[in-house]
Amino acid sequence: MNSIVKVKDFNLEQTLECGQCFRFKKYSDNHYIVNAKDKALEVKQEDDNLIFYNISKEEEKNWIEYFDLDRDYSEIKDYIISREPKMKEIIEAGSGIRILNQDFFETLISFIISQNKQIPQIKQVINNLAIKYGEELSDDNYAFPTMERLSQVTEEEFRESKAGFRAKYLVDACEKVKSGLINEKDLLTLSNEEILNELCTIKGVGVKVSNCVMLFGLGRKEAFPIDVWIKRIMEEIYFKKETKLDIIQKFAEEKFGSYGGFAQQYLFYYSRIK
DNA sequence: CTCCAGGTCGTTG
DNA sequence: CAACGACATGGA
Repeated sequence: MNSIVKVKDFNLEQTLECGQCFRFKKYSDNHYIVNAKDKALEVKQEDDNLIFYNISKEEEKNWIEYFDLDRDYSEIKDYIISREPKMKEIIEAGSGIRILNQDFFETLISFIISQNKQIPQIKQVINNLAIKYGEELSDDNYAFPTMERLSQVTEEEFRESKAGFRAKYLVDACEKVKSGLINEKDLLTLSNEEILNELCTIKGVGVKVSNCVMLFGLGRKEAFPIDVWIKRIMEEIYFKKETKLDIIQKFAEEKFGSYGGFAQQYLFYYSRIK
């Protein structure tokens, strides 16, 4: 059964293509297969209607949560612009972006892979893993592998999936999650700074990857990951010169506060399309 | 051929 | 503690 949801402040293409997730296929404009929650969901947007194909009423709830559709983004945008008028143009460019509520383990693995790679190649490696170790959901669509399965994958095998030098990092991440040393439930009880410290104990996980995991996989919408794009655009708009990461981080914290993650994603999208 | 990519690590000064 | 090269792989 199909489900139609009224949306505003939402654009499917912007939300999927803004670099926060890697597992989707495009059919045509605003018509996609989204691979998440062990499902391959066909979804299409027509104006302010978002259509989920072949799902139950129960599943509809989960997808609304996944796409963060219950949150009032008008208020978020107004707040950010009131704090920083320069953000108006940037937000308008990606005004339909929403921050997806993604799986913790999947974001951890995905953003370890993301380092020093371009987005199409990140997608490729993740897809290699899904094909090899994930459950087949439908024709040519594979679920993200379970933590149990990935824990059995060797460094050599990760290299065969083209993870390159990140292979040993992936082994370490899986090992720490499998053993319970890194545990989503426990992390959720911690402060952002404490989560950062915990995640950084994983080899190949630094400040940037940790912040991505916090923002996309642990619901910490105030996290503000700073990558080369964010650094560049922040320097261009606010600093007019080379600026150290901790200075930018502090600035973002003071300006955007609990809305840091949203601001970050508008900035990221803007800096990539212009 | 060279250079670089949603970074992080290990080594130098 | 700041700076810098290494790291796999693939595309420009």
